Amino acid sequence: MIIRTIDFFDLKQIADSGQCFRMAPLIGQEGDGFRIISRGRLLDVFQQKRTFSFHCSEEDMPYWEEYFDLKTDYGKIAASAALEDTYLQKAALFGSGIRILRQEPWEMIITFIISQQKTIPKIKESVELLSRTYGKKLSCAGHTFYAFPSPEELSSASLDELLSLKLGYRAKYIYHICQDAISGRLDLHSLSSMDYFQAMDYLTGFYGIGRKVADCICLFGLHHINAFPIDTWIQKILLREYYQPLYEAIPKKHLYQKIVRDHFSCYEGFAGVMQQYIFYYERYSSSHHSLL
DNA sequence: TGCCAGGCTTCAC
DNA sequence: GTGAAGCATGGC
Repeated sequence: MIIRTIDFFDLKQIADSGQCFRMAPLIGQEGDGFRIISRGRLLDVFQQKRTFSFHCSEEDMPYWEEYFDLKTDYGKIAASAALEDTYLQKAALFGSGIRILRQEPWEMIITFIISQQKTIPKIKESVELLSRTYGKKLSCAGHTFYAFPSPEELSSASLDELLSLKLGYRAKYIYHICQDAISGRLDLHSLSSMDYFQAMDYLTGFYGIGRKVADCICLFGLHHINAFPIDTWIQKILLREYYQPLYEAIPKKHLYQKIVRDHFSCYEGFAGVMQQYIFYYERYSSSHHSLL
């Protein structure tokens, strides 16, 4: 077990920020604990204020430091919220323990294709079911768990099998992109070497991936933290907090991107972190108690 | 029952 | 190019 003191790092905030669907709370332990599955690894980690206990070996620790992006100064990012933007100030303070995880691109592609028109609890269910059905069964320190299925493993699923997993109209998207991954039309290796704009062009060329899903893949899977996904929650925030009469003339299709340009381009290079702050703050505020 | 959910594709105009 | 309809499934 490895003990570390880390600032601007809060497991529960990250778990509730909607970027990761394989963080499960561990009950009956001291502090906030979570079990995390990533790239075929399992980690139990506990938090008491600024103190963290990572249940892993020394040689595995660099992987998790990278995964949690612990070398980036999120205090500096949270403090960079514009003074006149009182809403963002509140959101950044409230969610200052959020970090942008470095998750596997393939897992993010499938996960965020699934995410469309689903609630976060239902996304978690689908990801877990896909992993149990097609992923490798592994064990670590006496715990068995299922890795997220590789392109090869997931491509063994027929369209009918995917439909039986309650994926609805997303099943054909997943089936299609698995075939693309096997054929080489989707090249995950070259995707990882693209910059943000190249990756957006590339990803939106695939069936079932639009702008919002591509932005989520860029932000959470490729660590292009300038990406600013605009979903229904963000749209609601933008209209309520940042709308100006001059926007009346903007076509609806480009309205939200325009508002983001006007109010968030000053955070060039890390706007996606600001996006996470307001997303988390909005969802927490609207639930008042627990995040579903 | 009707509406919405971390949207996307298709199809009129 | 823009906007609306249709899409699966489940929860409130």
